[in-house]
Amino acid sequence: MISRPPRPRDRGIPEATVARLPVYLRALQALQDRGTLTVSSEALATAAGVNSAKLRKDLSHLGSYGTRGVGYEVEYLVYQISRELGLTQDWSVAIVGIGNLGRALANYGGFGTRGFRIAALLDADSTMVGQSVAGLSVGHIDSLEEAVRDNGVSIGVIATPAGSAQHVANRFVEVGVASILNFAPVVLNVPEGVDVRKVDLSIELQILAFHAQRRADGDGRAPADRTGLELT
Amino acid sequence: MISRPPRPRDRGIPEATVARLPVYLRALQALQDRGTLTVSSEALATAAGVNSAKLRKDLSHLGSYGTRGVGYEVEYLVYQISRELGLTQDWSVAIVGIGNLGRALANYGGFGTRGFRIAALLDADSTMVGQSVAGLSVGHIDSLEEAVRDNGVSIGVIATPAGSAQHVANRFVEVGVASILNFAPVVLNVPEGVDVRKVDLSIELQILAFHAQRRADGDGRAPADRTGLELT
DNA sequence: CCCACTTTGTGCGTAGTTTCACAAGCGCGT
DNA sequence: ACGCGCTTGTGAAACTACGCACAAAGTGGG
Repeated sequence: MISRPPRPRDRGIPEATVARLPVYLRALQALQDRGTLTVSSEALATAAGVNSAKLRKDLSHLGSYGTRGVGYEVEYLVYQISRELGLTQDWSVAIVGIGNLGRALANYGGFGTRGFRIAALLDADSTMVGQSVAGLSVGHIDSLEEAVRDNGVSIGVIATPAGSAQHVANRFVEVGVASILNFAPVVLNVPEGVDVRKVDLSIELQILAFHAQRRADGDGRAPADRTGLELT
Repeated sequence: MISRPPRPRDRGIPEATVARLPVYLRALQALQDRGTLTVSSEALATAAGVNSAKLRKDLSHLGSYGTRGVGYEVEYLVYQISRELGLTQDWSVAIVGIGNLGRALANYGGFGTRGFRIAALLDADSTMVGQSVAGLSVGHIDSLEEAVRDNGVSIGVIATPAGSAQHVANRFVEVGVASILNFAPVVLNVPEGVDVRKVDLSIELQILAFHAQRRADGDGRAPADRTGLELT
């Protein structure tokens, strides 16, 4: 394992690129459904909402999968991106917290576009346990370890209230789940090597509000505020 | 109030900073609830999950609101960040698409932590119209313009299936809503000046899968795949 | 009043990301 | 076979973000 001469798959795909690959993949699958066989970086970039140079550089990190003068073969590129993202294998997902959001996630078909299988639903509320949601029976959080082991769960989704999220995260880590998607509005503390991604609805709204305010400030129509108190 | 010589509020707050301000704000509010009066950049950074130099640099973009040797006054900093984010005014939000996700959003209390008010729920499905969700009566999508005008809606949330999302976005833009939060798995096309943020559950899962696969590749336990076909 | 200690604000080197612009490669028509 | 036109892949420049490390500025004790 000295060198690695003809290996384009450098193992070092930039994070920013990784975050865009799923977008490209979706655009490609849409093209595939429409029967398109080949696509240029320009066309795909437009469909994905990025500029074509960025798209080409992103794809170049996976290898040289295009044909100059022609473009990319849709099916082949779908396969390559899927493989890079790890979607050629199946991932089992456990959702903890079967409130409104947890239920919405469980029922969200788009998940399993390919590669993801919701394997277990868990909640701490015993009145919830045993209910059927999205065709699965809700289990008690205490059976987490069992559920994870029996189903080979490797991705955990936290859809609990903020107060329980850290606790659930700890449980996930204990039973060996090293990928966590967190919907609770808290910063999770996890050991090195555990990967947490956060989806936070109110943060997104606040970012929108910031830009909206910017826009309004510049315009004539300023919105109510504008106190201007200085309190040095 | 002649010029503005000592105005640190440069108008040029980096996007990366803006995205973190809501996190700081939440950490500060937690401290405030606990009665803390003052906090150091080190402590706040830990609570927010970032490093302290980054925190200080972020805050320095808003102005010089700390005291050397002491730290930041919690209440004052809450106010400053809130103001910067535009949360000292109220924002009205309309949610379109009252499926599982839309309902979850409508019921999500955390939204209105401060500053956001859900003002209208709309759906295209006439069997949905008239139902009461989260204390609001669901209206028909055709009444969007009326709902926006009557409630001063300036932020639109799209929680429809992918197929309808672009259409809804167009309607929002037409009636003057220039901030859109999109949960549908599509790239929206909007005119210049309209701000779209995307929240995409399956993209997040795919990013997790990518890193999980990385981890597994390095480890002894390699997962199934590994075909190694080269097809030059 | 001065000194030791704490903590902010920031200059600066580094790393990562985006964009431009163009050479290299490929297909097709002649 | 050849050349024309199209499209990729990629150096290099420009921009953005990160984090160290330290001077500046404030507190409190003696």
